[in-house]
Amino acid sequence: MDKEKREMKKMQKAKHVTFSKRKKGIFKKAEELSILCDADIAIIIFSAAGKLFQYSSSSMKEILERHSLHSKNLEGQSSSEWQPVEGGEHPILSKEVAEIIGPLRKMVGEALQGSNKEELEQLEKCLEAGLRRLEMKKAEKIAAEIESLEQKGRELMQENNRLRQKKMVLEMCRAGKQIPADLENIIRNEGPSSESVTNSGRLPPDHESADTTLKLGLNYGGFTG
Amino acid sequence: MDKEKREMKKMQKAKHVTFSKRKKGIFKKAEELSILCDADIAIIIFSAAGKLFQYSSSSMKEILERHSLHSKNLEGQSSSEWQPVEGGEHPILSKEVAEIIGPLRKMVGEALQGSNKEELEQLEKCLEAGLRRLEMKKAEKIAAEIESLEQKGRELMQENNRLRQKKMVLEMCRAGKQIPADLENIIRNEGPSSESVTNSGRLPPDHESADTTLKLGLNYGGFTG
DNA sequence: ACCTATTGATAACG
DNA sequence: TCGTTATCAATAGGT
Repeated sequence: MDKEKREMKKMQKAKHVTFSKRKKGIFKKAEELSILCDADIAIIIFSAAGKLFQYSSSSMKEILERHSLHSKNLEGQSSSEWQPVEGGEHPILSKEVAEIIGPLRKMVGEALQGSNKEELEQLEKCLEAGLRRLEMKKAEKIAAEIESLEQKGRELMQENNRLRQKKMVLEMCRAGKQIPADLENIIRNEGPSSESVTNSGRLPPDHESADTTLKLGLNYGGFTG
Repeated sequence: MDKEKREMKKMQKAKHVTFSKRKKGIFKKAEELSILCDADIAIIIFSAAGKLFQYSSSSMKEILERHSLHSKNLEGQSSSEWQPVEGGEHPILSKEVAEIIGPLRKMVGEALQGSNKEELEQLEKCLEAGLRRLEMKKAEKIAAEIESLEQKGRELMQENNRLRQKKMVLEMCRAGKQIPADLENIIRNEGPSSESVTNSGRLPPDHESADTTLKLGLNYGGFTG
């Protein structure tokens, strides 16, 4: 019946109006609170269609940075560990694809009721946004993995170079030569090269490791877009 | 006057109470909106004292990630203004995402003519397949890159272990001890340490390197499917 | 977009 | 922080 279709449209329009009104209301309340109580507020709203609305009493960017500062305290960093970032993520496809396909089914179902141009275009936009989110998530994970691998590579290279130096010195020793006093520290120094070891001109600066580090610093931009 | 002091305290308390109540009110409104209109909402509030309060209808982290995606292309938000941010209409799509979105538009266009159930379901299936293909392609690339990095890591580690062993032997030499004949080859041997070195009780077994080498044999199957 | 009835938010106080 | 209440703003529904 046309009657039913009209009813559906009415309902959807009402829903949209409600969203709009209430969103406006919340933003207003936020503005009031920020002025009345001298607070800093940021609000991010994604509508059901995936559209972004936002309010911020000052700079959104600043507030988000401040927020990440506060929330970063709970994160632990296990550097120098060779473990992959996520222990076991077997179905790399399923989880995130499901996040898109699930809502997709729902939306297709809804679109079947009153399939008009607006709804289909909405669907399209939503999918686009979903894909982008998926891309983003993946890119982040992979960037983390690769960063971890690169870091480890750098550390290994440094270690390697230290060992090479020690080896050289020790081989000199074995050959019966005198070890210059200012090279002794190279042998004794076991810790990671956190602080700059003063190579007073006699040993060449670690060009090799620098070069290798550069080689390891590959450009992975191709994966992010 | 005591009168004034008491007034001040009263005012401050009232202000604090107001902040608390209104914050609660906004969070409530946000929850209502998220449920009523199926929206995704995040609110971040810093009180005048700098304390952080936050609400999110789902995962704060996810919402912020999603937001950063949208706002990546839009800069210069005027503060104290709320305006709909046009969700990424024409930002850079990765090549592969474009490969999906393009046909999607076409299909949506077609579906607009005779929008029936079958066509929409077809659309859905096509998208699902497209997503999986995209995942596959990406996974392949990434697996190759990571394999390359891993290989590099393994090589570095092997080199590292050889250097460690040499270092140990050379340090013994430097300490004036006799070098057992069966360890001489370690110093001369420049190739990979293929065979197990018998540490006849005198040298501690290189547990560290062995362990690290094992850690290098990571399982990245997650990226290949 | 505007109007109105009604509900819900909140300021003031304890 | 919580409970109560008078007041007034937010909003649903209709035009």
